[in-house]
Amino acid sequence: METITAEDYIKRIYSIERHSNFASTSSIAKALEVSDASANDMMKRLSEQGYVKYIPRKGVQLTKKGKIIALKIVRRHRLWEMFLVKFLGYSWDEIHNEAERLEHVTSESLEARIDKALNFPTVDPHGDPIPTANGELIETEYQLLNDCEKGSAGIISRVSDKSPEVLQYLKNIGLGLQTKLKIVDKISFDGSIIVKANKQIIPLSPKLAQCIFIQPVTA
Amino acid sequence: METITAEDYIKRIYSIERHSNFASTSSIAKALEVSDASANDMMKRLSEQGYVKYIPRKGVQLTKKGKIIALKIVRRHRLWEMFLVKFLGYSWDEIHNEAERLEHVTSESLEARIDKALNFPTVDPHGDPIPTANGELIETEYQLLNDCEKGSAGIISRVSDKSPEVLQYLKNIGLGLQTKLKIVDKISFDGSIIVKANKQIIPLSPKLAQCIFIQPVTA
DNA sequence: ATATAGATTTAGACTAACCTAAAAAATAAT
DNA sequence: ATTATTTTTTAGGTTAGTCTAAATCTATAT
Repeated sequence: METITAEDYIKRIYSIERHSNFASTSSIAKALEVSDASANDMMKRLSEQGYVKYIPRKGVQLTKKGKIIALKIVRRHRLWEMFLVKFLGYSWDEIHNEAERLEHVTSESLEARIDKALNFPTVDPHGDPIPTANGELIETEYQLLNDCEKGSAGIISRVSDKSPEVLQYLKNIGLGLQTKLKIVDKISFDGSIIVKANKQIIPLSPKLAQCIFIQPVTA
Repeated sequence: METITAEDYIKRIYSIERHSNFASTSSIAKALEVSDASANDMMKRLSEQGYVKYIPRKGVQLTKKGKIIALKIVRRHRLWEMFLVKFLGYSWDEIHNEAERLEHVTSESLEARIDKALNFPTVDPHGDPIPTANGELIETEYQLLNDCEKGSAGIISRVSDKSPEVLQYLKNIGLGLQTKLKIVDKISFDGSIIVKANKQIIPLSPKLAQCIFIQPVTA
């Protein structure tokens, strides 16, 4: 049985591994805001318990056992996020921290009931895919808004959930999942992107546009 | 800030105190299934932190600060129980353990939203009163089924949530909150109580009847 | 090739939980 | 009143998690 802390480590290792193959001690430490020494300690513990393969001075990789836990936690996190939005009226910028705690106290039974109550959703309120009950995760590769061409159109299909401020700002300017938009201009000198959505012209900084993923449409 | 463990201790002390003034080390240890030594340790810690008044060789009493925490946790527990029943289709015998974990990871905001979604309930699915947001608890004193007189009638208004088996059994024989019943007989030699409910004659052992609380009605 | 910077690991300590076994105090029984 | 029993406390240990500071290893740059 995993402790809450161990679950958090495993989850972070999973997300680091997705773009860097090995998760280094320091990257884990930084992500979890603990000292390198603490992260190193935990790597030994997780390795003993078979959740990670630990290669000293290199980093760790999740084992099959570790990956199952990671996906379970991610699934519960995203199901909770969806649930908080659909059943309790939360908005997408307020749910991350709540889900961060709830994910660790969710039984199989509760997970299944939430899933059913939501009619088996495939994505969370930020458009992130929800792993299935048997640990499959289907990632759709969307286009970064920055990479969309002038004149093209698309639908907002995923938004980075890294920063609540970004989510709150997008909410305020009326951009959400499924919002249809058209790239009316791209300012070359600063990278800004001007879009048209909800019949409004909205300028977006490159940093903001980097948080938005688009499903292209022809129209 | 309280740890989950400390919250559990505080909650148990609260419930012990309600019928015994002082909570002894051993009663706490037994309730939480830990050794006397562990409970004793925790009493010192909770006392240092101002949650209890610790009188060596006597026991502990919650301070005002401790009582506030206890009622907060009880409130969250009972709100969750209600929520699990109303929104996720759980039955009253399946909710205790889920709520036992959820109660510790519930923010003020989440608590308030659940409360609102349930339209501010005053009792949980077992008929136990839900403390208000500012820590008031209104206990209604019902009559124990065992103490009801032959021929009298009443409504099941509260059921002990101590044992899931009892709750499950009652559910199976069709007895629930708000079920109206009439005491048709009381068997003196073994203390059994024969009731009529839902047009059926149902015999109840004294031990079972002890779990049922009645609001008398004249009819 | 060696010095230096950067990352990683070890050493040693702390806290909150828990435990067992022994000691001390309070209560009950003769 | 003295013994026996029960309850409470202390003493000493364990584990999971955290930390700082020091040591070690790796890689880069001159």
